Amino acid sequence: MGAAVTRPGPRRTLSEQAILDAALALLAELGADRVTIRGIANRVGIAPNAVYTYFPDKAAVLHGLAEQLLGRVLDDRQTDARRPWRDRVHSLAHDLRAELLAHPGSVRLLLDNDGPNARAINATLLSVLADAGLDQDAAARGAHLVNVLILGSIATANQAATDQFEWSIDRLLDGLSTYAAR
Amino acid sequence: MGAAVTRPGPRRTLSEQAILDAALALLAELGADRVTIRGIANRVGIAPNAVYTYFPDKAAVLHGLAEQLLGRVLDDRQTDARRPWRDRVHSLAHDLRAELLAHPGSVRLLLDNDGPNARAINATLLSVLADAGLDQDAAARGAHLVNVLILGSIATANQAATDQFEWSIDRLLDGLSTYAAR
DNA sequence: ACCTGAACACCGTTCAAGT
DNA sequence: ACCTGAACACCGTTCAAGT
Repeated sequence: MGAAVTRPGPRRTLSEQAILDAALALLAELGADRVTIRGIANRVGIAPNAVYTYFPDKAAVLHGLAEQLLGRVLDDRQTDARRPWRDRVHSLAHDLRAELLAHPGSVRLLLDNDGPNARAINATLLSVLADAGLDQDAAARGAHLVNVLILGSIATANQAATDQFEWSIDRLLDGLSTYAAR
Repeated sequence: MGAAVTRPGPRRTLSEQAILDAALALLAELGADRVTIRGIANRVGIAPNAVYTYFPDKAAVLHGLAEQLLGRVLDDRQTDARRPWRDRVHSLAHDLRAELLAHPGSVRLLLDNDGPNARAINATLLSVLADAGLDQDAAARGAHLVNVLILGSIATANQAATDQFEWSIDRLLDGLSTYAAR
């Protein structure tokens, strides 16, 4: 009975995306601190160090994972310029919040992320705030502020307090409106 | 030459505070993810598992560490009711920000903290916002919102952008003022 | 109660080798 | 290029034992 040892060598069944899918599944099922290189490798059926064939290190995997999450957020409801600007911010905030709440601990994955999807969301916010009457500089500061509020609210929320969240967004938008009308 | 082995037994030279002092030193020198049980133990000169004589687990050490940080923030400039309420919020925000920037990665230590010092800061914010004309419910939501903004701003700041920070605080306070005057 | 050494069950990452 | 096994340098935590 020759041992059925899995021998080294290419399998061609895996891809960068397969790694990220496994990482996303671990994130949804177990939370951010259980997204490990070894856990991902185990889930896709390779040795832990084989992950380094696809990504240079764990930080790169987490960066890709953050981009996966952000890619699910943007849609017509935020980009349609005919809708009222406050509605568009509320829609973006709601969708981002829903995505983050579905993935425990995912907030910190987004904090240092600056990939294409992060930029797309920021660009959308910039155009919304321009519609609100803010100049370029104020729109940039305002977009950052909205991001901070969304990420911070979820990170510090003891319970899933939707009311508090909506109220906070409205106070912030009032502050930006006041600035636009200065 | 009898081996100078350190034998087990009480030393009576250590305390809970000595552990926290070591943790704070590691935090300031190396950042939050280098605050380890083994690193603390090494710094105070005991075996890693001896730390568990003083704290039940690492989470308890980090909780104590967060309280240490918060204990340095509050002073007269925030609690003096004769000062304008906006100045008092700016002062609190500035001090908290300075404390967090001096300790890399410390923001996440505060996110799930709810000790005496955290409550004291929240109580101060509540009374400031009451002075601003907010009712009890709005003051509670507003205090949470200010906390979120401070912690979030520091967590997401790419550079040490003091201007952006001050601007954000002012937009937020404008929003709260608008609500108070409704 | 306070401490030690040894161990357990994990990490991320590197290295040498096989296909 | 893609993969394996073994190893290295870490973690937090538990257990049995010594004072």
